Amino acid sequence: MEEKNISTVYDPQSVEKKWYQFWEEQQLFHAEVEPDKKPFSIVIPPPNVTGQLHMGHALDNTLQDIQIRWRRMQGYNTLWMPGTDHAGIATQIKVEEMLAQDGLTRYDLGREEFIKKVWEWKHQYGNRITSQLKSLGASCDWQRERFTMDEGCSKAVREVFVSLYEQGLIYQGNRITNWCPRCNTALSDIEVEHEEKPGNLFHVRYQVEGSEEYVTVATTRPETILGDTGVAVHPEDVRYQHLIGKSLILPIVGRLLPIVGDEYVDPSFGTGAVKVTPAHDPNDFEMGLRHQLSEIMIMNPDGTMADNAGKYAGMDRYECRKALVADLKELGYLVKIDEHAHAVGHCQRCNTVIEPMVSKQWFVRMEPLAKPAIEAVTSGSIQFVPERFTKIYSNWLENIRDWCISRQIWWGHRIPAWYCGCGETIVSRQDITVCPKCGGAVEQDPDVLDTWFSSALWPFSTMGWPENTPELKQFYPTSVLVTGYDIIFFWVARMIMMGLAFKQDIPFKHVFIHGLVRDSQGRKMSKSLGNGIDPLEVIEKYGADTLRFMLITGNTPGNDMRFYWERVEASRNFANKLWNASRFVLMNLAGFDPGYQPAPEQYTLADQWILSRFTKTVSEVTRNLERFELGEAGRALYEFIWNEFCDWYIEMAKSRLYNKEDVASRATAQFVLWTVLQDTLKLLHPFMPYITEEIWQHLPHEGVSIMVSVWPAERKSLINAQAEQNMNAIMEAIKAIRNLRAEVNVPPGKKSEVLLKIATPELQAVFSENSQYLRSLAAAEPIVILSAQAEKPENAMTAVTNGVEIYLPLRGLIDVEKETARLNKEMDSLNKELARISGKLANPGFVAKAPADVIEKEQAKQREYEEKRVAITERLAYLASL
RNA sequence: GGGGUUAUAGCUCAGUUGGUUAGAGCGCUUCGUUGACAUCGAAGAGGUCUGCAGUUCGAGUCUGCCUAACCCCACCA
Repeated sequence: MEEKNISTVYDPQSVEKKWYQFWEEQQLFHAEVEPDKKPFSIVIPPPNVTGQLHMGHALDNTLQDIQIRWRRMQGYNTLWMPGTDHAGIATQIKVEEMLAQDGLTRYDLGREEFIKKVWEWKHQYGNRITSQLKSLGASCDWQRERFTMDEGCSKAVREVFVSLYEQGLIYQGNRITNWCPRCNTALSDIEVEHEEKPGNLFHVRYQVEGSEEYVTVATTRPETILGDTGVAVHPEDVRYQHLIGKSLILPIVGRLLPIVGDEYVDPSFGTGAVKVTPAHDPNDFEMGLRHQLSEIMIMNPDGTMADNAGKYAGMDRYECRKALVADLKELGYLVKIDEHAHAVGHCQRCNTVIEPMVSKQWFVRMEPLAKPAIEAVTSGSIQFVPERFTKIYSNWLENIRDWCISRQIWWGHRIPAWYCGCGETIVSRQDITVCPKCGGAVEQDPDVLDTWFSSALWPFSTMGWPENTPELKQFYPTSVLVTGYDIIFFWVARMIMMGLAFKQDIPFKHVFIHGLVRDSQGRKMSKSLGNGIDPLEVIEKYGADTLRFMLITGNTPGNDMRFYWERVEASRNFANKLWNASRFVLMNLAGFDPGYQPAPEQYTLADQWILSRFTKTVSEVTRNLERFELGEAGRALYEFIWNEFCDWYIEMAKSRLYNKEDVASRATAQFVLWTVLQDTLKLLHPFMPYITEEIWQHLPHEGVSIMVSVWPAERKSLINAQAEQNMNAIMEAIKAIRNLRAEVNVPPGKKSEVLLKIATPELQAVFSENSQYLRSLAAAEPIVILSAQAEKPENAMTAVTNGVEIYLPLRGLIDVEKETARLNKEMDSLNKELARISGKLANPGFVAKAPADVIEKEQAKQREYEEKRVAITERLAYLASL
């Protein structure tokens, strides 16, 4: 910072790039394994390679960077492992969209060519998100950057898959799964989003074979009638009991459907009779198994009707629904159509309505993995912050179902299973070409793994597992995982399961959960609403520091927050305030010797006060960082910097700085300004890395960067309760004088006489020694200090603070009416307070049970207020006598 | 059907081992270009902390219930 011609407005544009580059060049982000040092490590939640930085990333990574920078300054060997996720379906969709512009599909290219295209795409655009993270200020160890499909991660994936298979925890089976007709792939249960939508309940009657009797069933998806292979009723339902064992004739199709009794059926819902379509409904699938009903697939993977659908074959599923209902109606089978709201599953990626379908897929048996994962959290080895997420997590794991991990897409980790014509299936760590059993040619399973399979291994795959690397030794388990509550199931739970299964240890000690950043109306930011705010736009206009500070203040762990430009501006103003305070210090550091150490007696009251306040701020910031209350830590810094350092200390230091005669006093003021500013910058650095570096670099100091300076220690010896109390008395008096002056419209520049009637000699001394502050900050001139016994001045405005009566004499007559009203108002609130306190002190229970210091505090307050009341009462009497 | 979160000043939010005259930012009112800052300074107005009950000497803070909003989970056709 140049001392001259420096802008009064902080310009982030001109400094941010410079310092990020500097940090990278100095390799300050890089962590080497140093077994003797205490580790602190975080693995980044890998953003999708296709991704663009959004507010959620900005928040998530700010929270991580704050902890990383703080721990680094505390001397930990600090690793922030960065990387990106290959994001199977999302990326594939992106590249397919690109192909579609040329009128091509992935099938036109073929698998190999397509994958090549995706890699090309990755190389071209995959760095976008990481460069955006850099502009946020993220101090990741970029030399270690990983990708879920790089060689090492792929090796880990292969090892885990084969190992789980060998343990019998991965199996292949024909099961009913969620199928997305648009993505043309199976999905896991949690990739399906349920949305309650108004729909219809169609009642259709089926004739009993060889009888005129009918049974009416209800369905929300009439097209599945074509796949019915049975009808179920409750075994004890007297309405239908006699029919169990008989058959119904399926309308239009004519197929005979056995009537079975099954406890699953709720007799009180609908008609009490349920059509069973084992191939297209998960419950029906189970019932089908119990009663050996056949599975008839009537739909194709793309959502059109299959050949089994007879005359409806080839129709789209909804077209078929319409046509079939029309036919049923015409033929007299349709009984009625009710309105019926029900939850419809949608594909998380493309929002297409999911079809439950039977297909051959790979699954992970979850129960054996889930048990230890629950234990790790309930035992406290892993702690969620906030704690309430523990319950959400455990509930999910307790009811977990097997995880469908195969996807019928091309971009991802290909399943390491090979099939031979001889019927052999080989799951192998190495790629194979021939069958070990018959020597015949084998073909690899065409499917790839769910993206979250590789993400689950991220904490150890990025550190070189399955090798036993020094990185794993030092940095695993990681210290904390920072993420949003929306991916606890997708990612957090699975990492814990895999960590315990393959590293025999938890992947992280804390899970720090944050909420969503919403728009100013509380809506989710989304592309379709167009209400998203681009963090890069904020960074461009206001700087990364401002964005970071805005994101972490005014929001508490685990809760959502709203984005307001007004709040961005408030943060910007704070940065600017700091900038100008620093400019002031630098402008007044001329001639200062950083080696200067003031003798203790040279410290003024203001010096002692600010050093004491600063020390408490160190404790507060550190304590809150430890508790993951980053917002509270930020707030403490904001208040210290603005309300104490700027509003008071700098103002009080001015007279000493401008007086070049008193060399020692000036040097002491410089020393205190310098040391407090420098250490405050350190405390603020994790939150606002750029501006603090920029300012720090202009201050005299040792070391290359504030980034690797030492976190301020809590120097308890600097805490000075007496100085704080005395300083408070001075500040109270200043505020009271300003108030009186404002009350009677004394022009700001005009000096006015002030008389202070002070109760004790000690306090009298404090005020006479520090009267210059009243002069400079309250324009009090002259100041007359009166003893407790002195006569009260006449014709003056009155205020009473703790132990001090303040009189502002007026040249003309005071406005008796106005002044009386003002003092009466003051008296009212005083009386109310006193009533409350004396009520409390008169309460035997309070005196008997409250802790001594609380009682003392109340008593002191009572004395203080009583004194005030006496002074004001006297004043009111005087006013009345006029 | 289960589970959770939130309810504090006009707006957005802090307030974490129960004891302050309940705070901040923005907005509002009145002043203010004195050598850091108008992205600023000074003074001020504004709250029965959703409601009810309980525990306690003492509740914004703990417990229960009510109301309202939001969210997650769940295979009722």
